[in-house]
Amino acid sequence: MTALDLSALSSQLDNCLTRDSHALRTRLHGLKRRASKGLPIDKGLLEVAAQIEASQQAVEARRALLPTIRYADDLPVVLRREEVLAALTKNQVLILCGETGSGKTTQLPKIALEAGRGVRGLIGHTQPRRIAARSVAARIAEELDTPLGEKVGYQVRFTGQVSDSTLIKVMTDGILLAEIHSDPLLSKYDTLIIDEAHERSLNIDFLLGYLKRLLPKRPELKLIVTSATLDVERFSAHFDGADIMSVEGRTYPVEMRYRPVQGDDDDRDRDLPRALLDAVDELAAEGAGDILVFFDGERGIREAEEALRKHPVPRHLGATEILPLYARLSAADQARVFQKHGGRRIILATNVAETSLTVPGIRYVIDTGLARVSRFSAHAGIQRLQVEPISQAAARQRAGRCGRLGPGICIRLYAEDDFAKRPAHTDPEILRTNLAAVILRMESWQLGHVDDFPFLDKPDGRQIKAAYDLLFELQAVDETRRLSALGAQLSRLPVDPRLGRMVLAGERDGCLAEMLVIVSGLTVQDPRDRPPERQQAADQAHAAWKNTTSDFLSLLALWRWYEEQARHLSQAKLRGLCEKNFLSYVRMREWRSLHQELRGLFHEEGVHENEAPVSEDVVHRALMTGLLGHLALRDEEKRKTNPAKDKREMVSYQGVKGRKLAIHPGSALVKTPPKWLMSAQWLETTRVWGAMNAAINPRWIEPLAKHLLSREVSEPHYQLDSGRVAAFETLSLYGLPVVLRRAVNYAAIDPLDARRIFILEGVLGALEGWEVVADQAWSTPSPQPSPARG
DNA sequence: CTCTCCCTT
Repeated sequence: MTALDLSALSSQLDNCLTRDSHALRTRLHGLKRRASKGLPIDKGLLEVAAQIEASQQAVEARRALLPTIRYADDLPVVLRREEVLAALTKNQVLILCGETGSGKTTQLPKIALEAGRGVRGLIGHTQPRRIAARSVAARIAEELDTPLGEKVGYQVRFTGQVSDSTLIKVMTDGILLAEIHSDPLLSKYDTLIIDEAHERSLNIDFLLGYLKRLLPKRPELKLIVTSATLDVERFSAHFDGADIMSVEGRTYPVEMRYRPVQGDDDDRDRDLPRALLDAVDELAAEGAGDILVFFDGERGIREAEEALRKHPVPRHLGATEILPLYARLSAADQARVFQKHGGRRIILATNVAETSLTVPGIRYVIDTGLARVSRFSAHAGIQRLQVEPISQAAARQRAGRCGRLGPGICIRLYAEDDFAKRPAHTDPEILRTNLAAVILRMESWQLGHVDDFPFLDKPDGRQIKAAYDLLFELQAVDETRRLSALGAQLSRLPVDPRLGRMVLAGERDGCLAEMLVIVSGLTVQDPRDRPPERQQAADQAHAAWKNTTSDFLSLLALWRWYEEQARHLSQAKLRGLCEKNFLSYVRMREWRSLHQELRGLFHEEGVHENEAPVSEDVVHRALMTGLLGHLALRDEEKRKTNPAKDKREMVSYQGVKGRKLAIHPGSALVKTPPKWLMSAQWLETTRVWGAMNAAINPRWIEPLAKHLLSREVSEPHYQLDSGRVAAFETLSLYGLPVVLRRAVNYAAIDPLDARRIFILEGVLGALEGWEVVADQAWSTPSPQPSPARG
C-alpha cells in the first residue's frame, strides 16, 4: 500500500461517526509511522478501511432517520433561522441570547438538525433541572411528531429514554459533565447546546471551562451557549470572541412600582406584612388576576399567610385563595398551584417559583427583594444560609413572571435607588460553594491545577485551600495535595465527598449495608413531611423510627420499616401508607433509587454488603470518618450558669475550629443533648446549627483522626514508683481537646530532655529524698494532716 | 426551638 491510500482514508474520516473518527485517525497515524519505518501496513489499512466503511454506513442510516422539520410558526428564534444556520456553518461556537418566549430551548435543536447536525453524532442539549430535561424532550418529540425515546430522547439521573436512533438527546448538565469521565472527548456528540447558561450553576461553569479546552481537540464539534440575560459578552470573551446573536423575547411589558417598606431597617421584618397587605390591596384594585409573591423562606410565607387570612381583601371578584409554594412542600400541596380555579389566587412562594416552577396565570408580582443565599465561608470553614437582597437580574426574572399572559404589574417592596445599588448578577455558584467535590473531580480526571483551569470566574485562593483541607481531612489527598488511592475511589462515588468517605469506611469495616442506606438517605431530601398545620401528627407518626441518640439510626430504622412494607404491599398501598405516615412517596423512591445506584457501583466491583447487622458503634465510627470536621463538645459552663429549669436556654456546644453551635430543633437529640456530638451538617442561619446528629464516644476520635491531631506535651516529671520520666499529653482536633492530660512515657517523645529530667529529678531527687528521709529519722514527727473533705 | 434551590460517575 502507498501513502496515497493513507491520505485517501484519512480524508474519509469526516464522513464517519464522530464517535469513530478520532479513534480511526489515531489508528491511521500509527500506520503512517509504521510505513515510514518501512514496516508493512496492508492488513491495518484493510481493517481501517472496513471500519470507515461501517461507520459511514451508520452515518447514512442516521441520515435516513431525519424527520421533516416543522417549526412552531412565529417564534422569534424561528424567524431568524437563516442567521442561526449561517452562524452554525461558519463558526464553531455561537452565543445566543434569547429571553423568555424566544423559543430558543425548543427550536434550536431543530435548527441544528436542519443545519445537518445530529447525523455524525448526537445533538446534546443540556438543562439545569431534571423536570425541564424531560419536558423539553417531550415537547421537541411532539413537535417533530416522533415518539419520545426514539429520534428525540432524554436522560436524567435514574431514568431516561435514549436509543440508537436518537438524534437529539436532552439531558441535565450534570449528566453531560459525568459523561466526561468515560468519554473525555465527548465524542458521541457532534453538537452541544448548553441552555440557561446565565444560571451559572457549578455544573455549567465546569462544563464551559472544560469545553473551552475541548473545542480545539474536536474541530468538528459545534457549541451553542444560550443565555436569557444580556450579559453575553462574558461568554463570548470566554470562547475567544465567539459570535453573539440576540433574539428578542415574547413577553408583555411589566410595569414597575416601588413601594419600599416604611420604617428603618431594623423594623423591616415587622413592617413587611403591612407593606405586603398594602401592595395586595393596590393590585386587587387593578382588576382580576392572580398574584405571585416572592419571599426568602417558609417563615415569611407563614407570617404573610396569617396576615392575609385576617385581612379583608376586596372580594368583589370572587373568593381569594392563598397558596404557599416552596420546594419542601408535599407534592399534593405543590400540585394545587396548577389546578384550575375561580376567583383570585395569591401564591406565596420562595425562589422555586423564580426558575424551577412556572406558576400559570400570573398577572401581578410582589417582590420582597430578598432570598436566602448559600455561601461557603472559607475563613470559618462553614456553610452559611443568610438572607440577602437579590441581584438586579434575579429581580427582573421575578418581575418577568407576570408578563407571560399579558401586560403585568410588579410591586417591589424596596426603593428604586435600592434596586439601582444592587449587584447586576447573582454570584455564580462556583464562588459560593465548597469546592472539594470540584477539585476531587479535577484531580481524578487529571485536569491540572484549579488555578490554570479556564473557569469563567476563578475561585478564590482561600476557597481552594479550604477545599484541599477538607480533602486532606477525608484522606483523599496527602500533605502535598496528591490524590490518594482512597481519593481516587472517592471521586467515583456520585455523592458529597464527606458522605462518600463514609461509604468507603463502611466497605472497609463491614458495615457497607448500613452506610449505603444512611448516605443515600442523607443525600436525598428528607422524606419526612411536616406540614405546618399538622406538625404534631407528623411528629407522632415519625416517632416510630425516632432514636434519641442518633438521627442516623432513625434514618436506618425508617428504611428498614419501609423495606419491610414494600416487600408485601402494592405500589398504591405503599403510597397510601406514606401519606398516612407523613412520608413523601416521591422522595422515598428517590432514596431507594440512589441506594440502588450506589449499591450497583460496589456490586460491579464484586463488593457486597454485610448481611448481618453490625453494632451501632461500628456504624457511627464509619460515619465519623466523614465528619471529623463536625465534632463538638457540650459547653458545661453554660449548663451550670443556666440551670436546666430554664428550658428556653439552648445547650451550647464547642465545636472544632472554635465554632460555637447548637443542635437544630429538627434533630431528635435536641432534648437529650449528649456530651460529645457529631453532625452531618453545620449550617449558619440565625446561629450555627448542627443538623442530623449522633452522640459519640470520644475514644473513637483518636484512631480515626491521627492525621489531624495536634499534640501538646506538658509537665514532664520523674515518676518515683516506675522510675521513669512521664508527662501528660493533650490531643486536639482542630483546636478542640479530644484526649485530655493522658500520662505518657516522656522518653519516647523527647529522649534528651527525658534524660535531663531523669538526672535532675530522679538521680538528684533521690539523693535529696534520701536526705529528707534521713532528716525525718532524726527529727520529731510532725502532726498528720487530716483527710481531705468534700 | 427551625433551613433557599438544584445536580451526579
